[in-house]
Amino acid sequence: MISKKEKAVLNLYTRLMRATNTVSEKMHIHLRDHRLSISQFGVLEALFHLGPLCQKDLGKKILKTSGNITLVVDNLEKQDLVRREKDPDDRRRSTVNLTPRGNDLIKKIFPDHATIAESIFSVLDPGEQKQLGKLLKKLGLQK
Amino acid sequence: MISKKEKAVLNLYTRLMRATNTVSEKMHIHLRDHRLSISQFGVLEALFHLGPLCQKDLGKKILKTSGNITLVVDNLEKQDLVRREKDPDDRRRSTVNLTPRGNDLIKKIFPDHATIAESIFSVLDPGEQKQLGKLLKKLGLQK
DNA sequence: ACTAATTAGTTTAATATTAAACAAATTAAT
DNA sequence: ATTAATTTGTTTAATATTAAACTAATTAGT
Repeated sequence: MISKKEKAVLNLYTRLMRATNTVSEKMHIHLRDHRLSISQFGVLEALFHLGPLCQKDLGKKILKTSGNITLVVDNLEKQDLVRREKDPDDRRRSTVNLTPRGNDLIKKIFPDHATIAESIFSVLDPGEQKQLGKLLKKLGLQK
Repeated sequence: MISKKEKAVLNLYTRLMRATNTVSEKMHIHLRDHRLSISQFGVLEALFHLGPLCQKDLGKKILKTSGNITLVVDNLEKQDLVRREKDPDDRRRSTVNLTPRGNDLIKKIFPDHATIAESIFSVLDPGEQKQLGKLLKKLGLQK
C-alpha cells in the first residue's frame, strides 16, 4: 500500500515541518516585543542589509506574494518604519526605503535576532551545521 | 559587529526557511485540487492514521493553536469530511471522527501525497536523507 | 508607431492564524 | 465537600496569506 521508502520521506517531511516550527517560534518571540511580524522583520532586515528595494524584489527575498508585500509595506509605513518612493525611471515601481526610525529599530534588534539564531542552532556542532546547510540548499533550490 | 559564526547560522536559518517553502509549496499543489488547506489535510491524515482524536491532540499533531483547530474542524465539518462527537467520559472534549466521505477522500489522495514527497526528496540520496532526518530531529526536539 | 505581451503593484474575497479573553468541565488540595 | 487550579474548546479581534482579477506602465515584435 505505502512503501517503506515513502514512509521514510513522509517522516522526513514531518521532521522538516517540526524543525521549522520550532525554529520559527523561537525566532518570533523577541519580534513580538517590538510588534513586528516575521514578514515585517524580513522586510526591514532586507532593506537594512541590501539597501532600498522595490516590492517585487522584497517579495522574492522574503518569499511572499505581491499582494502580501503590499499589505506588509502598508503596515510598516503606518508605523513610520519604511517609506515608499516612486521610481522615476520606471513608474510602475515603488522603491521601499527605511525611515530613520526603521533604521534605528532594525539596527537595534538585528543583533538579538542573530544571537537567538545562534543559540537555536547550537544543538548542532559546526560540522553538523555545515552538513545541514548543504542538504537544505539542495532541497530549497528545486523549482 | 556581527560575527562570522552568527552570519553562518543566519544563513542556515534562511536555507531552512527556503527549503521548507519549496517543499510546502510542492506539497500544497495537489491539495488545492481537492480544496484542502495544508491544515485540513493534516487533520484528515492524522485521523486516518491514528483514528479519532480530540482537538487538543489534533493541535499537537499538526502544530496549530486550539482556536485554529476549531476553525479547521468547522470547515471540514461543513464539507462533511469529519464529524465532532461529544466524549461522554469527559464532556469538555469533542472527539473528531472521519466521515465515510472524509475517509474515502484521504484514502484516495494520501498515496499521491506520499509520491510527491518522494519526488521532492529524491534530490537527496538515501544517505543524505537519513542524515537530514537526524539533524532535523535534533533541531525540532528543542523546547 | 502600433499592437501584444509582460511586469509591478493594488484590490478584493476567502481563508488561515494567532493571542487573549472566556465558559464549561474536570481534577487536585485541603 | 468546597475551593482553587487546570484543562478543553470556543469566540473575538487583529493581522496574515493567497489567488485572482485588475490597473497602469513598460518592453518587444512587427
